[in-house]
Amino acid sequence: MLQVNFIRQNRDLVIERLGVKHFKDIDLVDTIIVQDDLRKKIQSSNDELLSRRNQASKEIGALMGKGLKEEAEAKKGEVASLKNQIDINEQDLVRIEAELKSWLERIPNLPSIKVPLGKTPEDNAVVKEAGIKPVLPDGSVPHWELIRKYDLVDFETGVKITGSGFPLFKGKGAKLQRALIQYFLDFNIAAGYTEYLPPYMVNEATAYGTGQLPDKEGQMYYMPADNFYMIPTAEVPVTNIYRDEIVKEPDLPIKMTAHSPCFRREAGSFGKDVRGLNRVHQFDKVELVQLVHPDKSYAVLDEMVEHVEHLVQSLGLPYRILRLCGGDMSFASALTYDFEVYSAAQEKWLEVSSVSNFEAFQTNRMKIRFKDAEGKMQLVHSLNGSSLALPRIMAALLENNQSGKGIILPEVLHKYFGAASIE
RNA sequence: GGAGAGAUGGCAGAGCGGUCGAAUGCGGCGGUCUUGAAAACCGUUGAAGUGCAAGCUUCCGGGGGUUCGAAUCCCUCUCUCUCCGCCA
Repeated sequence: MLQVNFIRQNRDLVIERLGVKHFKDIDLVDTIIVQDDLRKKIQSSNDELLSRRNQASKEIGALMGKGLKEEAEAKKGEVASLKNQIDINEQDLVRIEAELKSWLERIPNLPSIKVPLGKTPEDNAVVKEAGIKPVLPDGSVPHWELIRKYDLVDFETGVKITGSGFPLFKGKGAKLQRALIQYFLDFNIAAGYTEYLPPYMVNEATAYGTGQLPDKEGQMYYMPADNFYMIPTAEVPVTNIYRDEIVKEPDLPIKMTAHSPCFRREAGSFGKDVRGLNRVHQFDKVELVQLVHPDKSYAVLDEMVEHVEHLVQSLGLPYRILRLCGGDMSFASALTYDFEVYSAAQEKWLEVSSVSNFEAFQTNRMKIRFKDAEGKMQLVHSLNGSSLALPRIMAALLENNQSGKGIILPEVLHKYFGAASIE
């Protein structure tokens, strides 16, 4: 959520930047400013009345103390008439503030100046492409066939137990998942991130904090009996660890990592894109979250991109890094880099990570602040990134490394997997 | 699931319906002392809105009520803790 004062002071810039995100309801910006003016006006006139009421009440107390009953009664009448106006003002204020908030919540974060113009994924800027696309041997097949061949995932039984999109990992498939999780976590911990293992269900306030609510509740699984949501990513519980907290400036940056399953309803996707592990309702992911000083967030974004890049490189997968265009970015992000790995048998790029700077958009909702050197309260900036999403990494590893002698695993996984290949 | 207790500032913990944004302790910050540190002592130390500022207003888990006036009384919701039951 943007701050009203920021919108007020930067009206033209806000409108221009929202255009980059193809935000339709531009009039909302001025509506918000007008509403905030109204809020201030009523607020200050009401404060005036409250002040008079408080004063009169004190006087009544004093009169009563002296036993001057009649004068006290006269004062009471005075207060009663103030009260009427106060009641009206307060009802107005409640309404006005609620409207203001709901409008503010509809304004997406402003895209950074580095965001490319454009509407669709085709407009994303490829900032880097690296690694060598493997030349696959004859008879190479996509990962869903390799999965069957080596008995790594039992999709049919997943359907039987739960439904489509809930893969049942099995044998070496399950072990490879575990190996990847371990490896990713260790890699992140070595870079100074603190490991967390968060709850997989969150309450409303938490889902609101990272921007899943309101509006995106349809993307999450919901447990009505307890009013909990299944997390779509560890970002949600982990970023909320510091909700409503004032952190100490020297404690920044706060670097956190967590593995969790992720649950996504992803309504309405069918067809070849959802074959195998490309798109599922439940998958595992290791996530990075940082809370940083506002002056540092773009340097930290670069650092996180580099960190994820090293991780992808260490797996020997061909990859590319995209800077998302205004139309393809998420609501809350100011700048996002996506990582895609090339899955050679499908001949497709698969998104395996998304690294974003949210600036103060999330922390304004969550009120995560610090007191700066001058003693002024400031919002910290939040960032997050995947490192990495598991099923698609597995798909690419299987497809790219298939050979007559089985799936040859990258070196870094050997000690975690306990073998150099899947045969 | 049953029974009880509680929710106050960074933490701990007081708080007759008015003088309470809130005692006290710890912690934090500044200072005195010291070669330096510790100890001791002195001072200071919540957030939000509004305003150039002085100031004014709001906030003692959330919501509602009583009252001229509520941290304090009433209702309600949520959460936490303790005991019992059940359970990985």
